[in-house]
Amino acid sequence: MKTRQKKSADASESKSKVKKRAGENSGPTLSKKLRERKDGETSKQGPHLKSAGAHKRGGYGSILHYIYKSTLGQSLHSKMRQCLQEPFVRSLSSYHFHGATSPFDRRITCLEWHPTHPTTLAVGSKGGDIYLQDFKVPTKKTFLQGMGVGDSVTDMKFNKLNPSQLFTSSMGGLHVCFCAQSGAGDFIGGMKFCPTDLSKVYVASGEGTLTMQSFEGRTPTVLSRSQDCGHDHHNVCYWYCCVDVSVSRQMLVTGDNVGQLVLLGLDGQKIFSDKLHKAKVTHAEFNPRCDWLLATASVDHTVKLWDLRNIKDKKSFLHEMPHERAVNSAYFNPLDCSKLLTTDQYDQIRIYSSSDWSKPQHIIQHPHRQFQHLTPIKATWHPFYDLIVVGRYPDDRVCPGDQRTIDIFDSNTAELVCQLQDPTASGIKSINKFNPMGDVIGSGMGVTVLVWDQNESLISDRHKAQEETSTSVDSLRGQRRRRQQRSSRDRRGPVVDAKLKKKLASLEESESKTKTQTGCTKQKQVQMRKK
DNA sequence: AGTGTATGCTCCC
DNA sequence: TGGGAGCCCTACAC
Repeated sequence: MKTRQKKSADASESKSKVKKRAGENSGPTLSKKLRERKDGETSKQGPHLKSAGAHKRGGYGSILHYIYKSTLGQSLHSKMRQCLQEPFVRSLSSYHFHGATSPFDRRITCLEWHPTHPTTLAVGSKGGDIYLQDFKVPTKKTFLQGMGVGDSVTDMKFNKLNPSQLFTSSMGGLHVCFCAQSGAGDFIGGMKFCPTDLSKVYVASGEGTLTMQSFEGRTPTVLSRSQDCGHDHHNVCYWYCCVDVSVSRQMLVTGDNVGQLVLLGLDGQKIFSDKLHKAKVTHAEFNPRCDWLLATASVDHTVKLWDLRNIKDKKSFLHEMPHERAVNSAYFNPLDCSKLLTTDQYDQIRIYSSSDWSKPQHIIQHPHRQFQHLTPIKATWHPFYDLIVVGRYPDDRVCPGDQRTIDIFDSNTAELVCQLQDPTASGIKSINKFNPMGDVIGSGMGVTVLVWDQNESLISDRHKAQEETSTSVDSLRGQRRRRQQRSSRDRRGPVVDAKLKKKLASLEESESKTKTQTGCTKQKQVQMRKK
């Protein structure tokens, strides 16, 4: 089979090959079923989709036409946007791996871009830690230590009073207290920036709390805490797995590991709580445009839509979307909030549209199966184009010969339009999100945060990258030492990919070498650079 | 290079 | 509806 060939192509896979593979995937592997569905939809969707197709030929030319029409007072934003999507997709082929940080000793479980600062992102880890960084300014970083503390050790809160201090000096110092309490999971299940105060985040934690934490050193506020179970080896049997905020509703949603959904006021006051799912609630999200509409995803193989004005019990859902497997996420598209993107735990990415919630508009076959020791893979939207990003976990049963790429699909056609890959970042990228500007992708790969964009940063910013990496490795060492003391089973070290380290080291040695690095990156850099 | 370890999910009783 | 055996098969430290 062609498998072999593809595997050997790995590092130096040429751009044409990438493109070809994109074609392959959207073609034969996606099966006739899909294409038939696509055709059906086109007619259903009418002019909207057709125009997207028509502009493929028009390309840039038609943009001027729409700008002109727009100046005449016609509202044509969506068409203009579609025109711009095509050049954007083309520009994606020149995206490459920009830099990496490994701030944690446990794998990354969630990633959130800062809503207004396009180069700042926050990541949460399996160990309960949160790290805020500006990838352009490596010195701008804040580390929030995972609580891992029970009620009795309230003193530990001082840790958070000065996060920057904590990051540099407290790593080796505060170890003792953590051991006893740190249960198996104080992991960050979900995280959301507080829309009214971007220095804060709402955090759902595996230790059973929903908190509001501050990057400016204020004491975290516990908004909700699950019951202490009093068992020997852990503190809680129930913990929150996700969060979302609605400013207009003045409400938070969270769901727990057994299917309970909780609605809270912003002050933590409980508004509603009931077991709405039969198993873990993996995701809960308010529709930003229609604030009474709530989507929940669950390990019970369903995604459900709820009307918050009329939510009573598990039977009061508006719509149920059964899936073949457990579901990791259900995201409304940020642009008009009329679509829902779901990712299951095996090989389906679905796109539902508000015009008919009863069946998906598209089912994209895509390997991303569940594995116990991997952060669940979730497909996410581009902030304003009809595109989605998702990490691939190759599976020969689904699609033989795959690489561990980051895939970008057109959500209207279900076509794979681009794949990102770099030999120095060889792991599975479970989490991938575009920043709010839509021009950078942040990824979580094991313990490492990766950033992908068009800048030649491993070259021009290599010192920064180097500094960033070594800084985090150092801090991680301190952290690791501390953790080793606190628990022998909770040891894990933060390390960037060995190849990446080597690469950074060699960059340090010789400046002149810069343009000849790694196949994939280089080949992508050859591509034109817009902007 | 080889081993150990890490709070997922499913299925069956 | 709860508990536990069995299985999914990565990424890290030592």
